[in-house]
Amino acid sequence: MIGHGVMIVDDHPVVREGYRRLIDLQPGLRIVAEACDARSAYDRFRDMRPDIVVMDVTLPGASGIEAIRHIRQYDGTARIVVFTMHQGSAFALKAIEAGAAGYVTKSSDPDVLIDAIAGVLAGRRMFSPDVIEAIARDRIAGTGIGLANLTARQTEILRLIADGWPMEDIADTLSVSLKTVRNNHYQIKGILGFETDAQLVWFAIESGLLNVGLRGQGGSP
Amino acid sequence: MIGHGVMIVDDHPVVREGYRRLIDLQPGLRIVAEACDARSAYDRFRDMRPDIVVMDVTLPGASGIEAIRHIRQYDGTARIVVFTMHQGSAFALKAIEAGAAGYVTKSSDPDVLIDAIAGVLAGRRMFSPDVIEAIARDRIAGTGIGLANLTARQTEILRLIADGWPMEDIADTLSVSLKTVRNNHYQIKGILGFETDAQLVWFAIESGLLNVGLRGQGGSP
DNA sequence: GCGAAGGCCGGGCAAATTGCCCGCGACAGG
DNA sequence: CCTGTCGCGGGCAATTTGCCCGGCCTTCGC
Repeated sequence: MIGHGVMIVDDHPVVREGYRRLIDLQPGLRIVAEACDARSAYDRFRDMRPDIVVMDVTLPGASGIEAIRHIRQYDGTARIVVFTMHQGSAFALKAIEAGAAGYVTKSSDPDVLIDAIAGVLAGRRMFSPDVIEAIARDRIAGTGIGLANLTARQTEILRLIADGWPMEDIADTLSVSLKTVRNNHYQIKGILGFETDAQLVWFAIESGLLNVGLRGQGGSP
Repeated sequence: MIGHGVMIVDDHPVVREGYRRLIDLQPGLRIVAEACDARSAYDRFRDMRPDIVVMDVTLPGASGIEAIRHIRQYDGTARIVVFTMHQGSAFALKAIEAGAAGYVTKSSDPDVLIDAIAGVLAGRRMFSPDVIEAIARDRIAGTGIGLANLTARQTEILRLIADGWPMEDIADTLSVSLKTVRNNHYQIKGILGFETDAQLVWFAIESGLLNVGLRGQGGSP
């Protein structure tokens, strides 16, 4: 076997060197393309047609989730392994839903990534143990914690709250009474089982409602 | 010259491979130690006495800033280069204040890191251009928003709040009155110029106080 | 040695927000 | 037609916040 072509996508050069070290030296694998953001990931995928893509999902600009969706839309058979530092289940579920065939956290042992690549190339779906556990735990603990339990309106309001907007501004932009927003705020916390606003922010981040690094309005850019 | 011993500290194995690829193959440098958290970083430093330490500052458990301080306390001549993904100025200032001699972001070109290492070994202080720019920009724009404006206590409390802990629990774990925590909370918002807790969370994330994907306690009890 | 400055801790109190429960109209499905 | 759910918002007590205050320390400079 000549070997499978791997494309790596990560915005940190040094991390790409890490992939290279692990993957390129692996018999049967060779790196044929690199990309540092969602846009170029898609472009390079079309150019190089790698057998498998290993990518981080937190990229500058469009989210990696978008990139997955985009690539899968172009080629429904594309095999993509997500390799990221996020170990929340929500992120993994988003990635899977977008079409990722594997999901490995960066805190995993390097072998886990290699295994996942091999498994996915063999047609299986591969997830690192910590992700499996996170998903299972959430599902068990779950009275069903998740975005799915919120109505559209609640989701919208959650996003605005988590983005840092004061209640009054939210009421304003949605053209509803302040009271309504407050009631929603209260109910959202109840449904999700949270106590503080900070928890809401984390939930919004982990569920992909908001992404780190690119927000509506921020303090320091 | 036989070459300088380098210690690398990062919690992601693959990233450590990236360092290795870059540093170990560099003539005049060789990696003599590795660590994956603040505690072992300190221990290994004492054991191996590397000429220079290259470390990420977002580590599980104690912050990397603590590790820097700790190492510098043990050996005031220790040369430490911070190599991290956080490009906010506030975090860089904290690291510098703690005794780091260099600060390079992971989005920099790999050469920048090598240059920084060489420069620091030569006794200079080295900061990557984007950090310099961020610091300068914040200083100019500066009402002075930044971690640097918070006292240790305030920073600590900010971290707990942003992590999602209810005030009462914070007061409890810090063994201070609830009133004190509330006052701090209020003052922090004033100093940073924020209105909502959600903004505090984002600030904490952007300044590297907290990182996405690995938090103190989860949402689901 | 001493005063100034600033961090940390908390009291107090009015004003604002929240927790919680209520009802209303609209709209979907049985 | 009746029931369930959603979006909307009133009301009110209880809690939390905004804001100002003073008391201890430690550090620093004179």
